[in-house]
Amino acid sequence: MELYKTNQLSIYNSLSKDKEKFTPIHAGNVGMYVCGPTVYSNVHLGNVRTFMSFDMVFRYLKHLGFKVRYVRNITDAGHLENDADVGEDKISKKARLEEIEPMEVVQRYTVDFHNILNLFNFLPPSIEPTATGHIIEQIELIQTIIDNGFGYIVNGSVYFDVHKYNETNDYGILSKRKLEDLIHNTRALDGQSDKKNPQDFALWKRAEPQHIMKWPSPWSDGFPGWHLECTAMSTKYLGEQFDIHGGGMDLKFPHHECEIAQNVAAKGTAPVNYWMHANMLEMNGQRMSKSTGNIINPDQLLTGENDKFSKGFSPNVIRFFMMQSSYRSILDLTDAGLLASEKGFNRLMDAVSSLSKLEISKATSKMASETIASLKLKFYEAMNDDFNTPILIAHLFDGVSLINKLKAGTETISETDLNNLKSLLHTFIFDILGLTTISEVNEGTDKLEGTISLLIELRNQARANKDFAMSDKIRDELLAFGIQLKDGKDGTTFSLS
RNA sequence: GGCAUCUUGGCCGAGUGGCUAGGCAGAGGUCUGCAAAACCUUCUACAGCGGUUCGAAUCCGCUAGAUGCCUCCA
Repeated sequence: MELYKTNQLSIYNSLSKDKEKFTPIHAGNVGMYVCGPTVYSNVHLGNVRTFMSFDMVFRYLKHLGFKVRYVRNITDAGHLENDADVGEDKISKKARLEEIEPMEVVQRYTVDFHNILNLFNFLPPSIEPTATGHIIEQIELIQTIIDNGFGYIVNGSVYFDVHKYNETNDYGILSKRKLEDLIHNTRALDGQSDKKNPQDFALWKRAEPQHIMKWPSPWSDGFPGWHLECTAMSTKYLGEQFDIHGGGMDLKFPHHECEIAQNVAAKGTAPVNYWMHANMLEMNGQRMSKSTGNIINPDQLLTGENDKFSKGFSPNVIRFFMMQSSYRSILDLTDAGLLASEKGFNRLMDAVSSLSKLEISKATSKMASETIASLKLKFYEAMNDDFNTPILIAHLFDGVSLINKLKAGTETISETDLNNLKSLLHTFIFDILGLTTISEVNEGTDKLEGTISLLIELRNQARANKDFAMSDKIRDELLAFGIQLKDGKDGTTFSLS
């Protein structure tokens, strides 16, 4: 039987601002759409956090036995640079700067995006559609909105009539804004705009002659407005109504608000049952964002080649760090935080890898068997409660504690129970959290291992002869190279730092 | 200026009315030739003030501070 039948998942719905029991529209199937990146520059770590949150959600939904169609778009038709009419396409601006074709920019940063996500062990989405591949769908959608009376044409551009829409619908239903407040707080610039009202947003923009990314349409040679692609693609692949729509918190308004309005205007229905918003990543107390320049690219953090962190951190450590906080909380990326996570992560992985070396007993001790049963319950309970990965991790460390007791021999475990424990931990650590076993040594492993084994042997001989000057010299100098010897009961092992 | 969200121990970070979160650091211990590593045990909380309640970190109000959105952003 599928796990979702016995596990009632709750999801915090931004729409109701409350946790709700999750029931998909079609039993056993889940449609999930997540707003992907605009590929005009390298993806930064804040982007990675959002997508990682939904990667975890995708993994858990699949684990529960749902058949999930996960759609994450690539925005390769540039958004407007700003809301003024003189806005410029982001992609084409970048292309002009670098003197390359727009699609070359798109290709470069799409590849970069995929490479980064692969480093962090992301599962690929079921469909990864591009905005430029769906121009026809977007044009059709605009026509429907115009036909339904919610779009108007000015100088070859098409705008969404927010005021008209709000007469019969609630513009602000998601972001809890009131149109009148928006009117009062709009920084009205000047009368240059073609728009009837500043709150209106573009569905189609006529391109200036020098604009290089443009397509023919009934209204002008131009390009689609920036909220439109998600509506067009989510409708195409998930239907007019689907289960989950995710994205960064910063997209809630106006982007997601506009998506709802477009869908209602075109199809008469609200598109999404559960809106999920992943919170922002800060770095040293300030939000990571392209516009403020407070950003770090993943490879800079991985290699340690930056002026903000004391060393490089592995993708697993970064993933573990992110999973230690709730996807709905602001997370502050700091050196101290990463160092703490690194130690915790290593402790967890040491315990897991020692599972295969545990001694098997005939019977499982009472304490061990009770712990295993309660761990399983608590793992699911945590994840069923709006994907509470920090609580899950807290309970994983209860598992670590059990493993250490088994290792020490204070508790015993049977082969069957050991296999159960192993598979339980593997499921949650690797399949659901998406962590991987770290291979600390890669190339030249055999040679290095052989060399160190020899040194360990020499050191142990020296120790046996009470030549501590020599044994300490070997130990200390290896440490200086970043090779740490660890004396345990069953001999000496080493790790690379 | 408007609208939201947040403020937990040395640091990070869960938790929504009574029951130990967890990680890191610190302290004590086991192990060790000494260490390191590992493991065991363990201390320090709920921004301030007022209210509701038998009982509040958790609900309400006020004050202070932080952040986000209101313009492209995950």
